[in-house]
Amino acid sequence: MSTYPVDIYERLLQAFGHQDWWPGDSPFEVMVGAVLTQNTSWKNVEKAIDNLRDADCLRLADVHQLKVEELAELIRPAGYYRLKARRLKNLIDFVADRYDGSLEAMFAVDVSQLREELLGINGIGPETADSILLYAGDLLSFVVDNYTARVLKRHGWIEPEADYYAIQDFLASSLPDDVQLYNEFHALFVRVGNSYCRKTPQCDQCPLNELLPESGIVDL
DNA sequence: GACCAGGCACATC
DNA sequence: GATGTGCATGGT
Repeated sequence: MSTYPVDIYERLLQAFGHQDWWPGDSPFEVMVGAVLTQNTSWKNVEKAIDNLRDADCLRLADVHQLKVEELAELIRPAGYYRLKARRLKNLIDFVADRYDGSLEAMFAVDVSQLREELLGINGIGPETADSILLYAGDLLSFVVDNYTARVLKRHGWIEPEADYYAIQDFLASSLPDDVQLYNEFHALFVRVGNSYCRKTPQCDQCPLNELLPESGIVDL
């Protein structure tokens, strides 16, 4: 296979330009968004974050004060709102207890250690942990989401059975250790996923066409 | 009205 | 270890 991740990256960047991710004004807001967007469109997450902003609850200490039921009502537009209220609480309690509420202190910890700690929180899985590390903490951790998997599998660049870590390894092992590149690349996967590589693919206009092997598109 | 969206935990076999 | 299911709102 002659197509390497860096080729995909360059093609997407050329086609779509810089995505300027993550949409969020502070590391805390980014972290909240990472939980709220689990299996949920960003539009709905924005409504929930707007509610939090209107309620002056976009700082860790403020949300820490809220009862889980109050938090749930504020984030209701994001869906799974009772579940996500608990998950957010779990995350915030962790930062409060272990790092005295300081995200700065938390993100100063070794990446792989912090990643394990985050994964120990109920409600924080691989993608949410990596999103927090990369987009809130500026730490080197590649975010793999459904779009990433779909794009790579559909083009036959990875095997259909590849799990989260297989995909992460495939990308990270051939890319430079560059936080900004990781940031941009994941955003570009989401961009091409939203525009072309949907569940029912619309390949005719897709900028990744030119990178296709002769075999073409794999049915998923 | 069906289908989908920037997952994760838990039950069951 | 693999597979199935609950969680929920809002846009197309």
